[in-house]
Amino acid sequence: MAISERKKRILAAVVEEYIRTAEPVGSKAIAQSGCLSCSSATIRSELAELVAMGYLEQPHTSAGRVPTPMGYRIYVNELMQRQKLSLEETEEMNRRMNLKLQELDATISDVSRLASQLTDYPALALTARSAVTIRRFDLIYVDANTFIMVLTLSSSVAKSKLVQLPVSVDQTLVQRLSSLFNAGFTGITEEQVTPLLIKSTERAADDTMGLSSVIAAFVIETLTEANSPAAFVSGENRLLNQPEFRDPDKAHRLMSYLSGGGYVLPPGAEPQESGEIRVVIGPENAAEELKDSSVILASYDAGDNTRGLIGVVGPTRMDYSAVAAKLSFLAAGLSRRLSSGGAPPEGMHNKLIIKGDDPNEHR
Amino acid sequence: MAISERKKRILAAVVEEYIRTAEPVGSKAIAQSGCLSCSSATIRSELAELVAMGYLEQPHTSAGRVPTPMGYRIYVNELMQRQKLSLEETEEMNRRMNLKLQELDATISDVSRLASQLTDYPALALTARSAVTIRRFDLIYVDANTFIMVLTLSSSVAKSKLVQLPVSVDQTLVQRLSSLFNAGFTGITEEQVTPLLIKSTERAADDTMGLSSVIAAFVIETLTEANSPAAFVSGENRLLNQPEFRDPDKAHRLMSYLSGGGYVLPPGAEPQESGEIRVVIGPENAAEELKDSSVILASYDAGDNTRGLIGVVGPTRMDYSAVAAKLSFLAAGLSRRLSSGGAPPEGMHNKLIIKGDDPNEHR
DNA sequence: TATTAGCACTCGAAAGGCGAGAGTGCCAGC
DNA sequence: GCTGGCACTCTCGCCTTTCGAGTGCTAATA
Repeated sequence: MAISERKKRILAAVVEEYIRTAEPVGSKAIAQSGCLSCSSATIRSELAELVAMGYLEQPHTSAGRVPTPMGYRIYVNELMQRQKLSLEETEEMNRRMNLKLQELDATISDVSRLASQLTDYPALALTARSAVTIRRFDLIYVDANTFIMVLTLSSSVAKSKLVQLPVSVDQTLVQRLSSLFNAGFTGITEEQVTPLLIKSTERAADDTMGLSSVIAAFVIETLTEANSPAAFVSGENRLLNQPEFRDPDKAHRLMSYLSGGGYVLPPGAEPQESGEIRVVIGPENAAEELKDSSVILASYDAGDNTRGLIGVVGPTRMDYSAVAAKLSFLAAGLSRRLSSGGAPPEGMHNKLIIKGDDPNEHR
Repeated sequence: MAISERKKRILAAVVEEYIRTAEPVGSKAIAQSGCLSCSSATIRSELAELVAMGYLEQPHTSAGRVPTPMGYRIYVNELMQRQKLSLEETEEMNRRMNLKLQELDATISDVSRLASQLTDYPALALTARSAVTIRRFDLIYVDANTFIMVLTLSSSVAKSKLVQLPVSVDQTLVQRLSSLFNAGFTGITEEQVTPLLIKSTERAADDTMGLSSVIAAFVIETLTEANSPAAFVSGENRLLNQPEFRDPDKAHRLMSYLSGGGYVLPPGAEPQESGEIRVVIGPENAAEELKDSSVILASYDAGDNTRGLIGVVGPTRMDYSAVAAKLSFLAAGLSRRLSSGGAPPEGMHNKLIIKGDDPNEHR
């Protein structure tokens, strides 16, 4: 049976009222809300049909109605109207973003913290798997026992390590290694760093001390890290604001799942284009722990052709409209700030595009 | 009035029983526990005196006794016996530490996560303020618009940044800057990086584009970061395991305080020597939010003459003895692994001491 | 035929009452 | 000074009652 226009309006009213109050919604409340011009009795019969169709349910015989996941799905797909952010809200968000991201080098943890603060729900940030390679390789000779490795990645980030040796090496070996690695290890993927390649570099450099394999190990480590999808969750404790998580055990279960950081997207739920918003409702989630929670995801352009994902987790009764609006604003702001073209700033200090290890990272 | 030996034993029994059960402790329970050879009536009169002295209190007239902060204080200072860890426990802890710290480069977040996992309480990790300086300064010329800055710190960590310029520079300027900065900016503290110094370097290098100030900004940023005490909290959600935090509001208050990361030690509570354990009980805490929680702190030697601090947060009714034992084991293990002398490993791979930017850091 | 008003009914949540039990303080006897 | 006994107190859990929101149904109405 198709859903009539009036049923849709009633469904939307139920969802919105339930989101607002977290209490089952009665026919009278809908009639009084004024968006429908019919009596509570009419609404009652419509509600009964919506229950039969599976969009609503009753916690018990004499209670109001509550949306089912199916009901939320219809709401999100068809009924929800994109909420507009007020001027104050956009200003506030811009202010916060600028505060956090002024170094033009947003760590994934910053992004998730920001999303959590702005929405007042727990948030997670994920980076997509990408195909970063080494663009340039340098070894700086410091003294007989020390050198510095510097790897410049194709994502325009520099990574470095100080290596202290228990044995002496001479400067020419370091130089030989530097140019050999720069020739052989740039532009290749992690899988292409084979034992064979390492072995041949070792031989070519006349490296009898196994330095090559140490260096190669750092190369692999760096590539692995740069390419693997990182995840970061923050604001788990904001769950406790929600009445559905007043049960400490329930809250604890979800919070420790989130802290574990093993969030997996259900198939097909990944937003494809930058700026797209996806909503995963209750049982649509892959993880058992999320079966009665919803996740709203947005994707943003993190520069260097990689996309990042921000997600917000809440009860199925979450404010989809408001969160989606905030998230898409946030994603747009991040894309603008992070993609290399953006954010024309003032002053020499800002005109430079600086990317590298963030000294603000805690360690 | 001095506390008699018997009173002490009774107090210890109350504290331990209360820690175990989280229920007010009655006279009968103590009598039956067998550690005292007197009747419940005797114990009752002793309990009444302990209440009068302020070491115990009653939630209501006909309930058992609960330790006051003063009672916990006496217990921690005088009565608690250092708990021995079982062989399995030490092995488990060693295993976990090795797992986490195999790269010999423990980030502060790893340390706090470890402490939280091992104790099953929220944990925080702090690094003490230290006096790191730049040991060596390098600029690598990449192309006319790009160079890499590499800062080697006195703590033997290398930090790097890739700088992309909107204008062209020639290689000789980069070299000049490199040697001038290496001469002028090494070995000095953050405060000594004055505008005057920057200005004179700029002039000496014939730097008309203001590169010097950009570079100096990175130097300051790096020094600030390296020297400022970093804090990291993990496992906040474990609070929910504790019966005293079954009230979601209470739990939420403390969790958001902890997530804020603004933990301040009360004066005098900082453990002075590596390995020392300090306990801060309830109202002794500086922050209002912690007034009915306790913090157990241990200090460890993080290498490079800096000390780190790990703390565990729980209700005042926390298992001081067990946590202190675990924490001191953990601190000892960290000291051993992190101070440069330690951990003789096998194989070339491990013989090298590698310090630098951790590619395992999420960003 | 769709809508509305009226009404009896249902069921959960909140409020009140009650007894059980744990624990106390006190007192008299050893 | 310690102990057993005893009356007293207070909370907790359980049960019952009440209250009210909300329903489904039916008959009247546009």
